Amino acid sequence: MAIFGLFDNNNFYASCEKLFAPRLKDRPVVVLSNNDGCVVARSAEAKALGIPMGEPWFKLQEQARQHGIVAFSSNYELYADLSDRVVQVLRQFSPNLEVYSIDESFLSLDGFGHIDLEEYGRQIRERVLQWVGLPGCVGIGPSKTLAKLANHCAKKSLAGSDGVCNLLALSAGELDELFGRIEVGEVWGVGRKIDARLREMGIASVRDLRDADPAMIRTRFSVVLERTVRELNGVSCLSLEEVAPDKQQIMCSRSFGEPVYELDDLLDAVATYMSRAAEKLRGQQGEATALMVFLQTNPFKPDEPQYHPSMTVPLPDPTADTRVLVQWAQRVATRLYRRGYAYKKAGVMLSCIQPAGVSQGSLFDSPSSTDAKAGTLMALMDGINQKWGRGAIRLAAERRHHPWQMRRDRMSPRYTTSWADLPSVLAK
DNA sequence: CTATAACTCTCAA
DNA sequence: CTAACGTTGAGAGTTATAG
Repeated sequence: MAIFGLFDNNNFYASCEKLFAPRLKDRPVVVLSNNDGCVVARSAEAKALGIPMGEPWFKLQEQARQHGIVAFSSNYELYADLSDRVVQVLRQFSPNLEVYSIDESFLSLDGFGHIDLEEYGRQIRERVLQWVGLPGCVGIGPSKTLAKLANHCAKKSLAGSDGVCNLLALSAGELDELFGRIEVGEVWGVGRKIDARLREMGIASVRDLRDADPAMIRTRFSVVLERTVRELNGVSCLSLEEVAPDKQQIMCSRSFGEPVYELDDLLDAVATYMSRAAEKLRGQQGEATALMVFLQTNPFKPDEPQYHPSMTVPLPDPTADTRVLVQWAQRVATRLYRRGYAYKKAGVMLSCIQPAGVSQGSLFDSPSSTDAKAGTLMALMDGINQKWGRGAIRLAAERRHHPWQMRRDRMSPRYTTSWADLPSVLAK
């Protein structure tokens, strides 16, 4: 039988910020989305105050003042670096590990059945806490879905668990009782919509869903939810994916710090986003054969004229050349642009991605060294940017100071990845 | 008509 | 001081279109 462990950090972003601001230890802390828009992470104290996930920060001003809530802009460099450290520690506990997200990893515990898994889970928590400084919980079960659920129990201290929950140790009766108390919406894969539909059918608890007829679930819902039902019954349908497959599409989009009216500024933003997307594309040795550009006005201002155009274009040849991709993206953006709208967001997407170098050469081009030179140039740019920081070398189409740049007024220093940020720390 | 492409919906972190 | 509401990706299912 398969055994999965799921390690999940508690309030990950908020915990990262607290780690470097000990004076905030018992204070409510939230971390905001890009552009300092919405709350995307809350410390335990912030949750206790009833701060909802996803709430726009500007709506919380009053409450924030009252309770002294401290808000941070998201500092992805810091979180990514701490995440890597957590994974390094986790690898000591299992050779087979899937990094599922920035704060979650599945561990294969196949063959660990003879040891005290709960004790093992406690060791994992303690070592991550001691070596990295971040709290987390461990869930253990015979399928990924059950490991997820166990992790939920661990976080909520259900079934007598305290940070670690091993469902394999529970009797059938105990599982019935436990699953009867958990809402069906807590199950991995059951979102808002499916939750509502299940409830209409009288399936309200995890236990109800576990005991539902898989064939019926498949007809009324989908093969995906059928798998979930089987997984809840301890039949592992989702395997550990140790190596992340290459992306099939690569996207880069941002909301603007302030509305943009001029084509020039839009082109500037589109160039910047496409450069990022192209870097990611080269990061997986890929080439794209199609690209999409979209623009958006602010949907939260229904009184203003709305315009959400997008266009996909096929590329004549597969490429990962920033210059080529930016040119196309700007051409498309120019086509989409209409004067008089207040644009709030733009984005680009690369698709039809294939491994570099496999493409059929064009019938009419004589084979040339142009492609090879472009590849060398791009590798050089990537190397320089890796060494000196993103944007150290870039196309002239990406200007330096952007009126549209996203707001990040509350960012903490990049304590672990940037020497340049340290003086501001020492100065305090 | 079928096969494929394009689009929509849902979910997750 | 103002005004202020995320990003990225996958997969399945449905609808539109081409041949």
